[in-house]
Amino acid sequence: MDDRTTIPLDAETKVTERPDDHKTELRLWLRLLTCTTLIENEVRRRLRDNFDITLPRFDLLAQLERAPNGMTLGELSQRMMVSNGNITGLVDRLAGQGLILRRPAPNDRRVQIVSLTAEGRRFFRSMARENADWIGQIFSELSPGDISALMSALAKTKSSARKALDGGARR
Amino acid sequence: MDDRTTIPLDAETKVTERPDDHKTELRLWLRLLTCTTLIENEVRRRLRDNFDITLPRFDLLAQLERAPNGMTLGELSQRMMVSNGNITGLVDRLAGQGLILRRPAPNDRRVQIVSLTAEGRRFFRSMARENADWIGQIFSELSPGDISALMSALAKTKSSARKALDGGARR
DNA sequence: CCTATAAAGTTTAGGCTTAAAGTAATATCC
DNA sequence: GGATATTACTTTAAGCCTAAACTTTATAGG
Repeated sequence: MDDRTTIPLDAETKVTERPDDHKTELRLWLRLLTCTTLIENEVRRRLRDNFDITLPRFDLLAQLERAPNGMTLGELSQRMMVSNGNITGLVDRLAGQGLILRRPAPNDRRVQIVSLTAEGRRFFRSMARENADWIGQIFSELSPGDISALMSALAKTKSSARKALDGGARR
Repeated sequence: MDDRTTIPLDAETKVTERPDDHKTELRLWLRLLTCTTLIENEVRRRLRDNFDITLPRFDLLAQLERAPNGMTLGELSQRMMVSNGNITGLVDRLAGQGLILRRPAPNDRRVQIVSLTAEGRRFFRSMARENADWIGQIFSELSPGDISALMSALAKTKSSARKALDGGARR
């Protein structure tokens, strides 16, 4: 399964590790990514098969469901961690489906406010219920202790990552 | 921050929770996804700014670096958890850049084998070194104990998810 | 006021990604 | 050996996503 022993080694490709090769962190990152992708692909597939909708659209509806007064495109962009231009297209398509409504803000003519239509809310709720069941299945072998351990470890990771982002990059 | 109390409730939208609403699992999934996306976006940005390359291309090169004899497109597709058609395009572009080589398999004329060129290997290694440093930074506030806890929790999650996938869906 | 700057969205060009349909080669079964 | 099925990969159409350039509107400073 591991090809390491078959790699021919010469003087240049040294086996001796660098003092800080961050090997465990790399393995952790890989595992985190694999795990997330695995689940994400499955959620995507079920949304498509059962509701004929994409994950980004579902996510956008989920954001709106928690904002009774609607949200601006900019807020959506921030919360969903995607670009402004991306939101423009998503909102276009969802509005075309009649699931959301887009209206200008009263005070600022640059701003657009989007909110769920009655149909959008109904549709989202039926999806959300099934989605919760799928997620429950996927995590079903984790004990409550496992879950809370994972929660706090991820919280720590998030804060560590944010600190590295703010400090390390020129922003 | 939580708008729950402002939503008007009638007899139909009950507040009393369903016996199995999987609320904690949902929160866990959300946190997992947020955390991964945060890191992934940062890695993407740094790869672009520093090496003018995309994450999918970097990932493909990483797969090839571990396979001294090259890999078939099908193997790449499986390992990277993306579709076949996706790999076709990625390989086209990377071959166009001169970073990988694509040759027909000797025994089976359906099969294409791709492998790193010397330039591809050199380029990948220089990127990989910096990438490891970034990942190290990002996880730098986690203790060794945190890391191993996260590793094992993710392993458990992965196995739980796989079981739910194989069983729950018709596959 | 009026100019400069910033902010909210949109557009554009290009890459990533998928599902589904298609092509060519191989394997299987009688 | 010839029909059938499977496998490996490619193509196509459509959606997702980004960075960068752009338009329109609002805000600040003089």
